[in-house]
Amino acid sequence: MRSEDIRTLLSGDVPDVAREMLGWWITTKVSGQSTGIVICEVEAYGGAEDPASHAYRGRTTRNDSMFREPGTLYVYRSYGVHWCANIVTGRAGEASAILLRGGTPDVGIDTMELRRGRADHLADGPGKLCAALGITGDDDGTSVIDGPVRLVAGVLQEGTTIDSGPRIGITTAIDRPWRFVAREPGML
DNA sequence: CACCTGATTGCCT
DNA sequence: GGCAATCAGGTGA
Repeated sequence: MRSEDIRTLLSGDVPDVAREMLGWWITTKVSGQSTGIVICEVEAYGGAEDPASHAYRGRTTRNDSMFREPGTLYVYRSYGVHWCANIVTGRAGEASAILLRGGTPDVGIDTMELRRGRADHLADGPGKLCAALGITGDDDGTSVIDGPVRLVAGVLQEGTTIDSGPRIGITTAIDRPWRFVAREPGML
Protein backbone atom coordinates (compact mmCIF):
# COMPACT_ATOMS: atom_id res chain seq x y z
CA MET A 1 0.00 0.00 0.00
CA ARG A 2 1.30 3.47 -0.90
CA SER A 3 2.17 6.00 1.80
CA GLU A 4 -0.61 8.27 0.61
CA ASP A 5 -3.16 5.49 1.02
CA ILE A 6 -1.96 4.86 4.55
CA ARG A 7 -2.25 8.57 5.36
CA THR A 8 -5.77 8.62 3.97
CA LEU A 9 -6.76 5.59 6.01
CA LEU A 10 -5.28 7.05 9.19
CA SER A 11 -7.33 10.22 8.78
CA GLY A 12 -10.58 8.32 9.43
CA ASP A 13 -12.50 7.96 12.70
CA VAL A 14 -10.32 6.49 15.46
CA PRO A 15 -12.38 3.38 16.29
CA ASP A 16 -12.62 2.49 12.60
CA VAL A 17 -8.91 2.97 12.02
CA ALA A 18 -8.07 0.98 15.16
CA ARG A 19 -10.09 -1.98 13.94
CA GLU A 20 -8.54 -1.70 10.49
CA MET A 21 -5.02 -1.64 11.93
CA LEU A 22 -5.25 -5.19 13.32
CA GLY A 23 -3.12 -7.49 11.21
CA TRP A 24 -0.80 -4.71 10.12
CA TRP A 25 2.90 -4.60 11.02
CA ILE A 26 4.93 -2.30 13.18
CA THR A 27 8.55 -2.42 12.13
CA THR A 28 11.48 -0.61 13.67
CA LYS A 29 15.14 -0.13 12.91
CA VAL A 30 16.99 0.85 16.05
CA SER A 31 20.78 0.87 16.26
CA GLY A 32 21.03 -1.28 13.15
CA GLN A 33 18.65 -3.93 14.39
CA SER A 34 15.43 -4.57 12.44
CA THR A 35 12.43 -5.85 14.35
CA GLY A 36 8.75 -6.25 13.56
CA ILE A 37 5.48 -7.49 15.01
CA VAL A 38 1.98 -8.10 13.69
CA ILE A 39 -0.52 -5.91 15.55
CA CYS A 40 -3.16 -7.98 17.33
CA GLU A 41 -4.42 -5.66 20.07
CA VAL A 42 -5.13 -1.91 20.01
CA GLU A 43 -7.20 0.72 21.77
CA ALA A 44 -8.71 3.90 20.33
CA TYR A 45 -8.50 7.22 22.14
CA GLY A 46 -10.35 10.36 21.13
CA GLY A 47 -9.29 13.95 21.66
CA ALA A 48 -11.03 16.68 23.65
CA GLU A 49 -14.31 14.74 23.81
CA ASP A 50 -12.84 11.56 25.31
CA PRO A 51 -12.41 11.72 29.12
CA ALA A 52 -9.99 8.80 28.99
CA SER A 53 -7.70 10.46 26.47
CA HIS A 54 -4.45 12.19 27.40
CA ALA A 55 -5.63 15.00 25.14
CA TYR A 56 -8.85 15.53 27.12
CA ARG A 57 -7.44 18.43 29.13
CA GLY A 58 -5.78 20.16 26.24
CA ARG A 59 -2.36 20.34 24.67
CA THR A 60 0.67 20.04 26.97
CA THR A 61 4.37 19.33 26.55
CA ARG A 62 3.77 15.65 27.13
CA ASN A 63 0.91 15.09 24.67
CA ASP A 64 2.04 17.62 22.06
CA SER A 65 2.64 15.04 19.34
CA MET A 66 -0.96 13.85 19.67
CA PHE A 67 -2.09 17.15 18.20
CA ARG A 68 0.02 16.84 15.08
CA GLU A 69 -0.83 15.25 11.74
CA PRO A 70 -2.14 11.69 11.47
CA GLY A 71 0.69 9.19 11.24
CA THR A 72 2.68 10.89 14.00
CA LEU A 73 4.00 8.61 16.73
CA TYR A 74 3.05 9.59 20.29
CA VAL A 75 5.24 7.93 22.91
CA TYR A 76 4.86 8.56 26.63
CA ARG A 77 6.24 7.07 29.83
CA SER A 78 3.89 4.97 31.88
CA TYR A 79 4.22 4.42 35.62
CA GLY A 80 7.58 6.11 35.42
CA VAL A 81 9.08 2.95 33.98
CA HIS A 82 7.58 1.81 30.70
CA TRP A 83 7.10 3.36 27.29
CA CYS A 84 3.76 3.24 25.48
CA ALA A 85 3.33 4.00 21.77
CA ASN A 86 0.35 5.47 19.95
CA ILE A 87 -0.32 6.35 16.31
CA VAL A 88 -2.12 9.65 15.74
CA THR A 89 -5.25 9.47 13.59
CA GLY A 90 -8.01 11.75 12.34
CA ARG A 91 -7.27 15.37 11.51
CA ALA A 92 -4.27 17.37 12.69
CA GLY A 93 -5.25 19.07 15.96
CA GLU A 94 -7.99 16.55 16.71
CA ALA A 95 -5.60 14.61 18.95
CA SER A 96 -7.11 11.17 18.52
CA ALA A 97 -4.70 8.24 18.60
CA ILE A 98 -4.43 4.47 18.71
CA LEU A 99 -2.55 2.77 21.54
CA LEU A 100 -0.55 -0.27 20.45
CA ARG A 101 -1.30 -2.84 23.16
CA GLY A 102 0.00 -6.07 21.74
CA GLY A 103 1.44 -7.90 18.77
CA THR A 104 2.83 -11.19 17.52
CA PRO A 105 6.64 -11.25 17.23
CA ASP A 106 7.61 -11.66 13.56
CA VAL A 107 10.89 -10.06 12.51
CA GLY A 108 14.13 -10.04 14.50
CA ILE A 109 12.81 -12.24 17.27
CA ASP A 110 16.31 -12.88 18.62
CA THR A 111 16.85 -9.13 18.98
CA MET A 112 13.53 -8.74 20.76
CA GLU A 113 14.33 -11.58 23.15
CA LEU A 114 17.61 -9.86 23.93
CA ARG A 115 15.89 -6.54 24.61
CA ARG A 116 13.25 -8.17 26.78
CA GLY A 117 15.69 -10.43 28.60
CA ARG A 118 13.40 -13.42 28.06
CA ALA A 119 11.97 -15.58 25.29
CA ASP A 120 8.26 -15.40 26.08
CA HIS A 121 5.71 -12.61 26.45
CA LEU A 122 7.76 -10.45 24.11
CA ALA A 123 5.06 -7.98 23.04
CA ASP A 124 1.80 -8.87 24.80
CA GLY A 125 1.37 -5.50 26.49
CA PRO A 126 1.98 -1.83 25.59
CA GLY A 127 5.16 -1.53 27.64
CA LYS A 128 6.52 -4.90 26.53
CA LEU A 129 5.74 -4.09 22.91
CA CYS A 130 7.84 -0.91 23.08
CA ALA A 131 10.66 -2.69 24.90
CA ALA A 132 10.76 -5.47 22.30
CA LEU A 133 10.75 -3.04 19.38
CA GLY A 134 13.23 -0.68 21.00
CA ILE A 135 10.76 2.23 21.00
CA THR A 136 11.61 5.00 23.48
CA GLY A 137 10.80 8.66 24.11
CA ASP A 138 13.32 9.52 21.41
CA ASP A 139 10.83 8.26 18.85
CA ASP A 140 8.05 10.55 20.08
CA GLY A 141 6.87 12.86 17.31
CA THR A 142 8.41 10.87 14.45
CA SER A 143 6.37 9.71 11.43
CA VAL A 144 5.20 6.11 11.07
CA ILE A 145 5.23 6.67 7.31
CA ASP A 146 8.95 7.26 6.94
CA GLY A 147 10.48 7.34 10.43
CA PRO A 148 12.39 4.78 12.51
CA VAL A 149 9.12 3.20 13.63
CA ARG A 150 6.88 2.28 10.71
CA LEU A 151 3.35 1.15 10.13
CA VAL A 152 3.09 -1.34 7.27
CA ALA A 153 -0.24 -2.45 5.80
CA GLY A 154 -1.17 -6.10 6.20
CA VAL A 155 -4.18 -8.38 6.26
CA LEU A 156 -5.59 -10.60 8.98
CA GLN A 157 -5.26 -14.34 8.60
CA GLU A 158 -8.29 -15.97 7.00
CA GLY A 159 -11.02 -16.65 9.55
CA THR A 160 -9.68 -14.24 12.17
CA THR A 161 -12.38 -12.59 14.26
CA ILE A 162 -12.23 -9.27 16.06
CA ASP A 163 -13.33 -8.88 19.67
CA SER A 164 -14.11 -5.47 21.11
CA GLY A 165 -14.69 -4.32 24.66
CA PRO A 166 -13.95 -1.56 27.17
CA ARG A 167 -10.43 -0.20 27.35
CA ILE A 168 -8.02 -1.65 29.89
CA GLY A 169 -6.96 0.30 32.96
CA ILE A 170 -9.47 3.04 32.21
CA THR A 171 -11.99 4.20 34.79
CA THR A 172 -13.93 6.76 32.74
CA ALA A 173 -15.88 6.32 29.51
CA ILE A 174 -15.99 2.56 30.06
CA ASP A 175 -19.11 2.56 27.90
CA ARG A 176 -16.98 2.91 24.77
CA PRO A 177 -15.94 -0.52 23.44
CA TRP A 178 -12.77 0.91 21.94
CA ARG A 179 -10.41 -1.98 22.63
CA PHE A 180 -9.97 -4.32 19.69
CA VAL A 181 -8.34 -7.74 19.75
CA ALA A 182 -7.71 -10.03 16.78
CA ARG A 183 -8.49 -13.69 17.53
CA GLU A 184 -6.93 -16.10 15.07
CA PRO A 185 -8.76 -19.32 14.33
CA GLY A 186 -7.67 -21.97 16.80
CA MET A 187 -6.91 -19.47 19.51
CA LEU A 188 -9.10 -19.31 22.59
C1' DC B 1 5.25 23.56 45.73
C1' DA B 2 3.43 19.12 47.93
C1' DC B 3 0.42 15.38 47.04
C1' DC B 4 -1.88 11.82 44.20
C1' DT B 5 -2.63 8.74 40.56
C1' DG B 6 -1.88 5.98 36.64
C1' DA B 7 -3.38 3.85 28.88
C1' DT B 8 2.01 -1.41 33.48
C1' DT B 9 5.02 -5.12 34.45
C1' DG B 10 7.01 -8.88 36.78
C1' DC B 11 8.05 -11.28 40.79
C1' DC B 12 6.15 -13.46 44.91
C1' DT B 13 2.85 -16.46 47.41
C1' DG C 1 -4.12 -13.89 42.15
C1' DG C 2 -1.82 -10.15 44.89
C1' DC C 3 1.31 -6.33 45.27
C1' DA C 4 5.50 -3.39 45.04
C1' DA C 5 8.35 -0.47 41.96
C1' DT C 6 8.78 4.32 40.31
C1' DC C 7 8.12 9.17 38.43
C1' DA C 8 6.03 12.77 35.55
C1' DG C 9 1.85 15.21 34.72
C1' DG C 10 -2.18 17.05 36.73
C1' DT C 11 -4.51 19.05 40.54
C1' DG C 12 -5.15 22.05 44.34
C1' DA C 13 -3.27 25.10 48.11
